[in-house]
Amino acid sequence: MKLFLLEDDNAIATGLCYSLKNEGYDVVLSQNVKDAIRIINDDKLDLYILDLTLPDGSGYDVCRVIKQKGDLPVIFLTAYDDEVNVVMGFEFGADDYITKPFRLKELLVRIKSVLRRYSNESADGIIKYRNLTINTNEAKVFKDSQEVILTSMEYKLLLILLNNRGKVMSRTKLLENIWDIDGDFVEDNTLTVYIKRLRDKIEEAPNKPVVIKTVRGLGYMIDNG
Amino acid sequence: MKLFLLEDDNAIATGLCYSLKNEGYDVVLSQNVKDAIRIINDDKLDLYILDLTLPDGSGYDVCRVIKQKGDLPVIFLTAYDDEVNVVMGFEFGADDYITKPFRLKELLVRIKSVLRRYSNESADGIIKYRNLTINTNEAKVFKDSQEVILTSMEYKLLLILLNNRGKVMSRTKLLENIWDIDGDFVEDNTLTVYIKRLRDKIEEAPNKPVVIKTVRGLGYMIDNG
DNA sequence: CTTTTTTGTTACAAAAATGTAATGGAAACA
DNA sequence: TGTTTCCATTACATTTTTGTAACAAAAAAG
Repeated sequence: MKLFLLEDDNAIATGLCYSLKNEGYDVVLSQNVKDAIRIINDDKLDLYILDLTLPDGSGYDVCRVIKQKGDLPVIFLTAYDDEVNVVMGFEFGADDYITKPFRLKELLVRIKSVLRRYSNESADGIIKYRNLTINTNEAKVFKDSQEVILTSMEYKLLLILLNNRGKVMSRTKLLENIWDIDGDFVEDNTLTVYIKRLRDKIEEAPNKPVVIKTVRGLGYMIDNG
Repeated sequence: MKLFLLEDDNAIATGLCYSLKNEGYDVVLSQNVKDAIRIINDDKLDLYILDLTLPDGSGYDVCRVIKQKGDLPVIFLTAYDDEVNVVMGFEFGADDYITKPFRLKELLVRIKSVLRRYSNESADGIIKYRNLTINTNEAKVFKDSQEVILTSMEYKLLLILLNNRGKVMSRTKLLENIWDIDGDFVEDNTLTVYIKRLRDKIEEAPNKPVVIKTVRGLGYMIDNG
C-alpha cells in the first residue's frame, strides 16, 4: 500500500515517514502544496494523509484535487480541537480526521480502517459489490438479497477476484490460487468454463457481463465500479 | 453485544449510553467502583469501558477484577495525554485506551476493533483455532499448515461453529443456518453425518474429537480452548 | 439392569460438481 | 479480408457431494 503524506513540519514528517514505512507501507512525502499537486497527478496512491496548514496553501485545496481524480481515501491532520476545520474537512470529502497531537497507534488504526472501508470489505467480513453481497463469515453469496448457491470452486474464484478488485488477475494466477494443490495443475480451459458458470449465477446478463470482465490477453478482473 | 461502562461524569455517561445503545449495543452503566465490581461479578458482559478516576477508587482496580474473571476485553478512558496512565493501562491488561476528550466515532471504531480481536477473527479474515487456520478471504482451511479440502457444506458448518465459539449450537440452529433455503429443511440426521465427515477431515482422532464437541441433548460446539 | 433416547457409523442411490474435449465466435493482426 | 489467437459455449464422462436409511454404540432414564 502506497501512502501520500503532506506535512510541512520536519520533525513530524520524518517521524511519520519512518513509522509508516516500518509498518510496511510505501510513503511518498511532500512538504508543500505545489509539490503535492504534482505528485497527486503523476502517481497512483492508495491513501492521502493531509496536514491542513502549509506554507503555500491549505490541505483543503489538495483534497479537492484528489477528489477530482476519483473517489480516493483522505485523512486530515487537524490542529487540536479545531472543530471548524473538522466540519470543513468532511465537507471537502475527508474520510477521517485526526487531531494533533496524536499517537501513532491511533493514526495506524485510522489508516487501516479507511483502507478497509475503501477495499469495500467492512470490518465484519461483508463484501459488497454492485448487487452482490458476500458474507465471508457464513460463506454465503447474495444477488439482490436473494441467496445464490455457489460450489466451493466458484466461491473461491469469486473471492479471489473480489479481493483483488481493480487488478487484472491472470489466468495463471487464478489457476495457481484455486487449483494448485501441490503443484498439480489443471487445464487452462477449465478456468474459462468456471468463469462462465460463475457468470451464469451472478451476472444479470451472463453474455454481457458487468461484474467479471474479460481483459483480453491478460485475464479477468472485477473493477472498482 | 453487551457493554459495560464505568464513568462517573454524568454528562459523559448519559451521552455515551445513548449513543452506544443507538449503535445497537446493550449498555450497563456504573458510576462508581463498588457497583462496578458487583455488576462484573454478577453479569456476563462482552466488553468493559473503564474511566480511570472515580470517586471511590481507580479503574485499574476494576480492571484487575475483570482480568481475574477471564480474558475479557477492556478499553480505558484516560485523561488527555496522561502517558503514565497509558503505560499503566497496558500493564494492567487493557486492550486499548482512548484519551478524553474523544470523539464518538473514534470510540466506536475502537470498540468494533477490540470486539473483533476477541472474536478471534483478525482484521484480515484469518481465523485460528488450535491447529486449524481458516482463511476466509480465500475460503481455504489448513490443518497444521496442510490444506484440507472441504465441501461447501462442510465449510459453512465449520464457519458457523467457529464464529459462535463457546456457545452450544443447537441442531435446529445449525440446520436453519446451513440448509434453510426457503424454509426447505433436511433430515435431522443429515447434520450428524456432516459433523462426522467434518470431524474426519479436521480432527486428529475423529472418534475422540477435541475441536467439535458434542453437547448431549443440546447440540455441538467449539469451545474457547 | 433394561429401556429409551440420543448420537455415531457405515453404506448407498440420486444429484451435483468437476474437468476435458470439441466447436463456435469475437477481437486483434497482418 | 483472411488468418490467427484468444475466449465463450455446449456437451459429456467421471468423480464427488449430498441426503437418507439402516444399524451400532453410548448415554440417560426408569
